[in-house]
This record gives sequence, structure tokens and C-alpha cells, in this order.
Amino acid sequence: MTNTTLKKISEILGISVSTVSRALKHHPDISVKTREKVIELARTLDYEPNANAVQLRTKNSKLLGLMVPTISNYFYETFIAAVEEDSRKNGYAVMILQSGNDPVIESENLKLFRQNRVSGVFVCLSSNTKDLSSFEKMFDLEIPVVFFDNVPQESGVHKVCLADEKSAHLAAETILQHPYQSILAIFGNPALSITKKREAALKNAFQAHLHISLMIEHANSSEEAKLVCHEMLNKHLPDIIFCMSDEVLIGVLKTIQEKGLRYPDNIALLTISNGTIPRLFHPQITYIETSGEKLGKAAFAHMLNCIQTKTQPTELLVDAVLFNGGSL
Amino acid sequence: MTNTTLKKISEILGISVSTVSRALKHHPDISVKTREKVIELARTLDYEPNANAVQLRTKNSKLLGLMVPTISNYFYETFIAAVEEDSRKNGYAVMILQSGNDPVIESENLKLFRQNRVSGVFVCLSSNTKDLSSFEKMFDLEIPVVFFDNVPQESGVHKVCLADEKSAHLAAETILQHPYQSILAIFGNPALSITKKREAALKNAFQAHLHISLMIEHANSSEEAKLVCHEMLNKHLPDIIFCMSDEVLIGVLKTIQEKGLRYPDNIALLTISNGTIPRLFHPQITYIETSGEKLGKAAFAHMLNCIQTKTQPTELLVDAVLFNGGSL
DNA sequence: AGGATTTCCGCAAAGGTTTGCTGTGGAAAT
DNA sequence: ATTTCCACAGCAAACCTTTGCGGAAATCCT
Repeated sequence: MTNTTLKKISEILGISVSTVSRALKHHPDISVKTREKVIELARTLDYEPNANAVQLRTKNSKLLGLMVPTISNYFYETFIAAVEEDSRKNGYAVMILQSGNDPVIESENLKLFRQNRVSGVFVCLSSNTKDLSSFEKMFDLEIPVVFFDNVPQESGVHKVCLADEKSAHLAAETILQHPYQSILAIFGNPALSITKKREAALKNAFQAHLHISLMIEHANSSEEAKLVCHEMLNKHLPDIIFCMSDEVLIGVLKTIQEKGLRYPDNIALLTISNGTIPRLFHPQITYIETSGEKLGKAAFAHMLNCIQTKTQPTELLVDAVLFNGGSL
Repeated sequence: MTNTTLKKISEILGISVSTVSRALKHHPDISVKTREKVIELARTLDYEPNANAVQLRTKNSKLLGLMVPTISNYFYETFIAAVEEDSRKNGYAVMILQSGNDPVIESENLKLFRQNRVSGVFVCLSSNTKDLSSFEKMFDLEIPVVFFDNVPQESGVHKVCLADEKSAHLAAETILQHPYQSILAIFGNPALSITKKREAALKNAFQAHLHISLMIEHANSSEEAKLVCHEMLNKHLPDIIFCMSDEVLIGVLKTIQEKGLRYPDNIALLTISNGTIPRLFHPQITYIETSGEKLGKAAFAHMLNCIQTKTQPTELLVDAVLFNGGSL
């Protein structure tokens, strides 16, 4: 079977293509009688507009691009799910690509987005991306780019972020409400914007509390976090371990379990997470919630704004809240 | 800035559009001199073909559709990641939609796929889909549909599945190698093909061992699994709990932890999983591996086959292997 | 009734590519 | 000096929609 087109409908009805097109969109020029005939036939023939032809003619597609380092990630998947859902509800489809943290692939993916004439793209930068040069063409072509999670430092671009500073602050506050004296804080890849922000905020919060010992370490993966944690715990057992992310938390938990330590009895735990992982355990890990879902919804809303009106580049923040598990 | 088109290039060079088009594809009709001039200019102008126009003309797009109940799922995400990666390497982009297990949305999504003229779609059926009627039009239009994971019972369609029977068999074998006398097996939504297959296979494997007590329960979510497990454990403590999936495992683990039980000392655990969740814990949970990645790769390879040649509908199986954690 | 509006619809171009066919000039063959 | 042939490039149609403009018929007004 071949697809139904305006032409086919017009031939059957013995009217012109343009009349059919207008009838289908309730254009006032078309009489009710004709319109109903057309709509009726279109339904029985199950007419479905050719999105390619539409976009070719109108130059605006109902396609959005979304790029993350990898789809398979506790945080991104909820973000993606949220964006997809809201997109669908607004008639948009989402084209999803992974950069694998490779700037070259990232650049190629942008090209793919352009070739498919997306109306806008959501991007979580690869951790190895040094500058925004591969995005220049997007800006030139005025394709809205909404960065999320790991965003560029530059101002003048659209960013939707978790309240990184605030969440680190909240973490610090939470810690300070307890009599912890020594803290081991493990962060992720130091090249990421979220890492920098969270680390700076945490350090800053503890500057007024010099009697508290704050050790800071970095790890690029769960495996590294596990190793780093092992090393650190061999030297000294802190009162609490703060984890910047799920990745880190997973490594830390393994070490703790392997060492036969129990939380919160032997050591306290606090992490930043969307909650999926912390709630798998018992007791549940106390965490500062950074919801991928909320971020996704915010990102989509902002995108819609950008597409419909020329929105000034802004940095949007999604709030962080504390979830009390039982690890403190 | 506006996009570079063949026309723009042809005007600058003072040649015709068709010559430019042919030059860019190394058509033998075009002289080397002309070709090089064209390619050179195309590069400096950063020409990027309009995918919409190409597909409109050629009727074949480099777009694939992928639909899952929800992206945010331990198994699907690895499947999606694998499909996306292989697609990218083969010049395809992937459009991803979620059905939310709603047959109506599922049907609308198929329509979206058609409108965007995808060359093929991967579908994991929603658990509430009763028949394949909404897929008829895909078949009519000869758009390849590759079902995966939760697939229809009908034959005559393309299916890529985990070796459900085999994995359940493997589970049974593994259990039988130990002196376990009472087994609690918790399965997922009984409407799913994977549930049916796994359950039947497990039952079947134990028919020759009537001295072993096998209790079977169902749960549609982690929450339900937790409740069911609680109930069952209150009545009687089995030697081992078999979980059909991560969803179930998560619920079971919570119950076990809440009850202060330790595995493998008090109770043994065996699950079917892609490994992400089982390896988060310590000791790691022993599982039958059903790799979303392998499945994704198989699905893509099969899709490519379908697109390039008229492949006969087949059921492809991806093998299952045992991963020894420490929960037996 | 005759002109002025309205109502309703079609023509044709445009958007960017691809491709079968035609056309040109020059070199080689006769 | 014709004819033949080949290498090279352009014409034009097609894919499907959208939309500005123009035109015919029907309706209105005085």
C-alpha cells in the first residue's frame, strides 16, 4: 500500500490540491460542504501529512534534538523521559543521540540534528568538550540550544540547571546540624560544570567552620570512587561521606559494604541524587534531591518559549530539596 | 544565517543544480575538475543536505523509530543506548517515543513515526496492548517493525527476544545444583510475553522434582513485589527467592533488608537481570544475564537486514548466561 | 437591473533534492 | 569531410505541502 496524499484525495473528489489542504485546516475560504467531504474522505483513507514535505515548505519541524553523553544513566533517563513526555503532549517528537563524551561525535551529532532540521536541541555537554565552537553553527542558524546538567560556563546561552550551589549548600547545612567533625567529600569529574559548582559551594560553606576537617577527593566513575574510598578509609575513618552523585555513591557503598561497615552506625552518608539509587538500599540513603523529571519539564518549557518567541538567554534553576533517608 | 543549498552553490559556480548534486556524490558524468570545485566550495560553505528534501525525493529516510513503555527503566535504557550507538555508526538517527503502557498513545506514536517517514521501528509492546491492530498500517506500508522484549504472540512478525525459556531453565538448573527445598518465585505482570514464557519454563523445569516446593507469585511493580514478599515471608521462610526481573528484585531486597535477613546466610537469591542492579549490592546478587546491550545490537542488525532486503519474519534469540554473585 | 461585494475555489510557485533524458562540443573513426 | 561516439553538463519533472493571488459565480445593494 502506498501513502495517502493530498493529491490522491483531490483526484478522488475532483477538486484541487489546495482546496483539500485548506479544507483540512479549516480555512474559512472553504465551504462547509466541501470541507466535510474532504475531512470525511481523509479519515477513511487515513490521511497522514508528510512531515518532510510540511517542513520543507514551512521550514519549521516538529522535531527536537536531545543529546546526552549516554542514555544509560540514572539521571539522564528520567530527564529524557520527562522531555519526551512533554514533547509528545505538545506535538513534538524527540530525536535522541549520545555523544559518549566524545567532542567529535558531539559535533557530528549536531550536524545530524541540523540535517534533520530540528526546531531546537537539548544538550548535556560531553565532559571533554572544551569550547562551544561546534555549536557556532546552531547559533548562526538560530536553532535554540538549551543546555542542561553539564552546561558551558559562558553566559549568553540558555541553561537549565539543577541548583548546584544550593544543593551543595543544603548538604553543608544538613551536615552541620549533626556533630560530625570529619568529612570525606567525593566529587565526580572535575572538568564538569556541576562538579565545579558543587565543590566550590561546599568548600565555601565550610569556611566558617574551620574546626571541621573536610577532605576532598575526585573520581570519574563508580570504580574510581570505590578505589578512592578504600584508600581514604584505610587512612582514616571519617564521620560522614558526602557523595556528589549516584556514580560516586555506588562506589562508596561498595567499599562500605566490603569493609563490613554499617551506616549510619559506623559512618554517615549523604548524597546528591534523583533518588532512584538511594532508595534501593535499606536504610535508604539520605539525599539532596535533584530531579531529572523537574529539570526535564523546565527544559522543555523553556525550549517552547525559545521556539515561539525570541527568548533572551537565561539560566534557569531547578530547586533542590532534602530527602531524609536513614543514613545520617 | 541561512542554510547552504545546492542552488546556492550552483549559482556561485555558475553551473546547474544537478551538476552540483552529482558532483557531490562522485557521479562519473561529472569531470574531476568540476567535481573538485564543487566539493571544495561545499566544504567551505559547510553544505549539509536537507534530510527532509532528500527523503521527500528518494522516499527513504535515515530515521528509525523506537518505542518503549518508558525510557526510564534499567533494562530499556541499555537497549536504547545500544540501538542508538549502532544506528549512529550506520548513519541512522533514532526517534524515541514512550507509550506509558497506554495502547492509545502507542497507536498515536506509530502515527508520528509514519508521519516522520521512519525507515523502521523497534517496539516493545505496552503491557496493555491486546492485539496488533494499530500495527496493521505499518505492515501495509511495509515499514519493518522489529518487536523486542515484550513481543506479540503472533508468528509472522519480526521478534528479537531474550532467551526467556533458556534463562528460566538456567535458573532452574542453577537452583537444582544446590540443596534448596522450598522456592519462592516472584514474577512480573502476567500479561507480558516474557512473564508467561519465563513462568512456564520454570514450572516445567521443576515438574520432574516434585519433592521441591515451588510457590509462584506475581507483582506488577517493585512496590507490589515488596508487599507480596512481605506476606509470603511472614508465612514461611523459603530457602531461595527467584526474581523474574529487576523490578521484582528491588522489592524483594527491600523486604529482606527490612526484615533484617542476610543473604546468602538466611536466604538465597537469584534473579534475571542485565546486571546493573544486582551488582550494586554486596554481596552481589547472582543473576542470569539478559543483556539489553546484546539485544539492542541484535535488534539493530536485524532491522538493517529488513531494510536492505526483504527478510522473512523470524524470532531471534539472545542467549542467557549465569553471573555468579554471592547470593546463593 | 446593473454594479459592488462576497463566497468559494483553482493556479502556480516555492521549498531542496534526485534522476531520466536531452543536448553540446570535440575527438576519433571512416 | 562526414559520421560516430564519448565525455560532460543542463532541463525538467517529481516528491508533497503551503499559500499569495486571481477569477468565476453567487449574493447583495440601491
